[in-house]
Amino acid sequence: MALDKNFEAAEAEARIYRAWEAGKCFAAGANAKPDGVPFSILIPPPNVTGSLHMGHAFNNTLQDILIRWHRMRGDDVLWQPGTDHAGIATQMVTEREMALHQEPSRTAMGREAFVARVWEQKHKSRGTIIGQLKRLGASCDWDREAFTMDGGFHDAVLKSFVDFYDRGIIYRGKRLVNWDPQFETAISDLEVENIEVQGHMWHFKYPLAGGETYTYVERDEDGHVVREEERDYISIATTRPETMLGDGAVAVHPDDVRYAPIVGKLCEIPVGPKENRRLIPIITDEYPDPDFGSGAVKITGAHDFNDYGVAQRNGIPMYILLDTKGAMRDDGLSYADSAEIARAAAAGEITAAEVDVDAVNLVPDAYRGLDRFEARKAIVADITGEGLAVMMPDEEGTPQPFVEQKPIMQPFGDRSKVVIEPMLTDQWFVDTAQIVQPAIDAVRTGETRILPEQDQKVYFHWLENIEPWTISRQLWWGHRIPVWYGFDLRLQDFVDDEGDGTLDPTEMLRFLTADNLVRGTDRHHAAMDFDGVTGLFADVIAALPLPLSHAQVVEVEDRHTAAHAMARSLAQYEIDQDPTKLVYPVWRDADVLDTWFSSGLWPLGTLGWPEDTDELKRYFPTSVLITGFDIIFFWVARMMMMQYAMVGQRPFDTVYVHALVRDEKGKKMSKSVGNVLDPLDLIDEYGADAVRFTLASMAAMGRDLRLSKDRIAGYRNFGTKLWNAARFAEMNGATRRDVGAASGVPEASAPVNRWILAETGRVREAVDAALTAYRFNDASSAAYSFTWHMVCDWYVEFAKPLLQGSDAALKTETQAVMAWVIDQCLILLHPTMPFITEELWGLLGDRERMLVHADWPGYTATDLADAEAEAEMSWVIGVIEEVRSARAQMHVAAGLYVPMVHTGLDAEAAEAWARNETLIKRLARIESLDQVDALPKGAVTISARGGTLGLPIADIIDVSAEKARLEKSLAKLDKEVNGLQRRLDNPKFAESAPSEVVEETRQNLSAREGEAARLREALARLAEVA
RNA sequence: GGGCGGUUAGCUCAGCGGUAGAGCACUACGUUGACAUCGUAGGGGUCACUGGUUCGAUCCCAGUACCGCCCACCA
Repeated sequence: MALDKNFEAAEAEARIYRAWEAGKCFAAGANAKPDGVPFSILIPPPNVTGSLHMGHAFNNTLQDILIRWHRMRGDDVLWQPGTDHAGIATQMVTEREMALHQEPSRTAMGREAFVARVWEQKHKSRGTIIGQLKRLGASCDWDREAFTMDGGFHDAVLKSFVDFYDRGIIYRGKRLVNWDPQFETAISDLEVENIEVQGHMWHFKYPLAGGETYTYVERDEDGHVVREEERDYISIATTRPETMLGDGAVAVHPDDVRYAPIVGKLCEIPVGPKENRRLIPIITDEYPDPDFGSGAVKITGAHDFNDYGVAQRNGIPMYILLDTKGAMRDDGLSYADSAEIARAAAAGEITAAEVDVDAVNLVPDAYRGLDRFEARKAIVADITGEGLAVMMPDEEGTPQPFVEQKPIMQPFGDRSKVVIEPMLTDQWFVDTAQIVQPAIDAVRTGETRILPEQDQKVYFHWLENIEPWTISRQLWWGHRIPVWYGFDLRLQDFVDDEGDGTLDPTEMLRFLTADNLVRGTDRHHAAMDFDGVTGLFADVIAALPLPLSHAQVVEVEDRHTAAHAMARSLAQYEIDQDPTKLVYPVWRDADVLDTWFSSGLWPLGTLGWPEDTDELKRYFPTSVLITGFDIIFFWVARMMMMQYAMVGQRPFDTVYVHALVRDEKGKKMSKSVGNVLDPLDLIDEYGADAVRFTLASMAAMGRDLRLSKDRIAGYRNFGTKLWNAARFAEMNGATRRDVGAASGVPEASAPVNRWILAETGRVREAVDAALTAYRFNDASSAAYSFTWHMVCDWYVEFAKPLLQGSDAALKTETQAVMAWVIDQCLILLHPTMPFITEELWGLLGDRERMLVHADWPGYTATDLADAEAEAEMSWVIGVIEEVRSARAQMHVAAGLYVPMVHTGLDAEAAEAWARNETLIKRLARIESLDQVDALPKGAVTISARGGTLGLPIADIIDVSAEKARLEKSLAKLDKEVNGLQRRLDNPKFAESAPSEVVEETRQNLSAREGEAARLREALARLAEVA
């Protein structure tokens, strides 16, 4: 059997992966020794409809390296795979797909049908990313593949939600939240990207009520009056004129003397129907900065986060102006009626809380329905037209409306890329402050370790300043909030006040509780189960007076439908007095949970919680989480908080945070820029091993990596190199594995063989040390340079004469050692390059087990150390390198064998020569070695420990070239000697430096001086020739 | 406005209190019975700048410059 010349990655990878799967090689606990300790990693679940990008490739390569390494070490390994339902992203993808195929729109098909359609989409695309992970070589336990919407996972989500609610950690309320007008849903702070854009700041006059005036005085720092005038207005700066209609007040700083005369007075919002403009109070608050703008701030509580705070503090009413799409509202009450309510609120006739913000609509007819940006233009034009813009003289002195061009930070949705609106809506929140502390403490005490350590700071900073987490989303795809509502009929008359079928009773909330959960017939789907819902309200019904206590619970779409159903049912009862026909309509909360709420439960949920499964007992807490820095807040911090909150345990021992994969110019890869490298394309072109090895070799902690194809090609070449070394071994019968001690390490007597064993021991330890410290780049580079520069460059070359020589015993020994060394390369490289190593493992012998389950070696560098052989081989290598270097510079024909002479070698050098003569002769192209009294004139000098060697080839070389060569070396040496000498001459050095450093420096100096002396002798000899 | 990171060979990056390293690129030579996806030899760096600590600084400290990232409610 002879190996092909190259490894055919495309063909072999698929075949090998199938063999691993067929052998159940990745199953949890596979290859675990009886005493194997658990080692578990949870995959960061990719979006189920996603496809593999470079970040995934990087992330999963690192995980697979650790997993394969631990599996070979005999640990009880679990790599838990799965995908995320990715609420917004998946809903978006599906809708796009539906539009593409001219299917009915989401709203046209209705919620139930749409959710079914998304499931269909999920089933269609799920295989994509899983297949791609397999192509990368990921050795997950695929039989355990999880999905964040699976029944079991859903349980974990429900249990957590209800638990949190019962503990007062989850609450519902009308709050100002970030609203995405594109997806028409609330989003959390983290999903907002603040981007600097060129904005405008307009300055408008808010006239004082009743034409009142005051003296406006402005002073400079020294108190000198720089401006003094009578004004009948207060000047306001705003970047958002369209929100003026919702102003509830104008605020100034309490210390701002400019406005002191008018505090408490009313001013008029300069927009809307002239005959019916709203008056708002001028109030004081600490928020306005007197040095910014005019120092006066309009307060629009419903559309600005700062203003929201001011409004709350001061009881200022808030008015919602925009609809869910970000257009000016066109619903609710008329402007006139709304303005009347607002007037009452401003006058203190009603409190801010009494204003029905959903009904009051302060958008004048002229602007109703306009998009927010259109409305802005129209309002600016109208105010300016009316002469209420603050004017500033331009360069020529002509007054112009004062509009500042200035960069402003504007919030954008991270997925929709549209401008986010602060909106006052009913949402569900997690009061994260209540559960954050254990997550902070865990990292502080080291119970969970975050690597690299600098990322801990980022983690702490965010957690220590954590804000409530908005967890409800107005989407259809996701875990629907397990809450049902019904009317509290105990508190209200069932009168249809409006006569239009709408009731206005207080709603009563009912939650799926832990009790309800077990009450359902099918525990896994209790939340969806109508019987479960009936159960939820059983006590409500029972408590109602006859005949209502006979009512049947029916679940309806929403509150509005429920009101109609209730009214109809009651009307019917008036007619037929039949209590069995009475219904009690209930409706479910329409919102779903933030995707990160469920992925926050990924550790527990994938392991079977809330059931007390074996997996949970064995693999939780998990060993390490490998994830990108970009989701520390989104995911890592929340997992920490949620696992602690639910089970009081850390989810991970270690969190390894990796950086971003960028393009070769250092730019972030993005589809719009078009600089995306698709890992699948790269795998096609170079093979998965090369891609993996590249990523691992660049995975220095804490720094972004720039990926270039050149680098990948280089590591593809490395694979070829390894392949050919193995091919050489196979061609030379170096496949024997029958010579060796019980440890499996072969016995060796030849120095070259003893030496390579020692080197192997060293690299084994280096690789383990690097992986233990998550230094993937160090691990790969250690294995790389050992394989290429130690084994291929030297050992294989040394072995050639031995394998082809006549010493049968030496040949056998070398075959065995080489077979073993190549095996060690395969083993050490397998975690990073699983395919090619597995292929070679199979081709190089009949094995009991595949490489994926081979034993990771346990020998240490000390076990295999051999000072004698190592010193000897370093002499041999030194001589060969010297000869090669001299030959190359003297332009001696590469293939030409030349004689060598020496003037006497010390015992050590003589023995080294004697034992390795054939090796040196072959590698240095030396014909013979003879002792001479003195090196011949013009000989090329070879400096070596323990003697002077020379190549008497004056006739074939250029003497002046040799002179130049020697002088150059000498100059370099002299520089070193000087440096060392200077250091030793400094008395403080000897005093302060550790003795071993001083000693080392002394030895170094004498060695260098010896070399220099030899070179000077050689130069002298050359001078004789010339 | 806060915080963090970076600045080392032409390029991409390791390293780190005690002779500056790798890969790629470059130059010269080479079809040596594993490998031209290769081999051998070689060129190339005042380790951003300025101070400080130290016997000794690319490495530690402070500051400066430039680059990048994260967080942040100045209308």
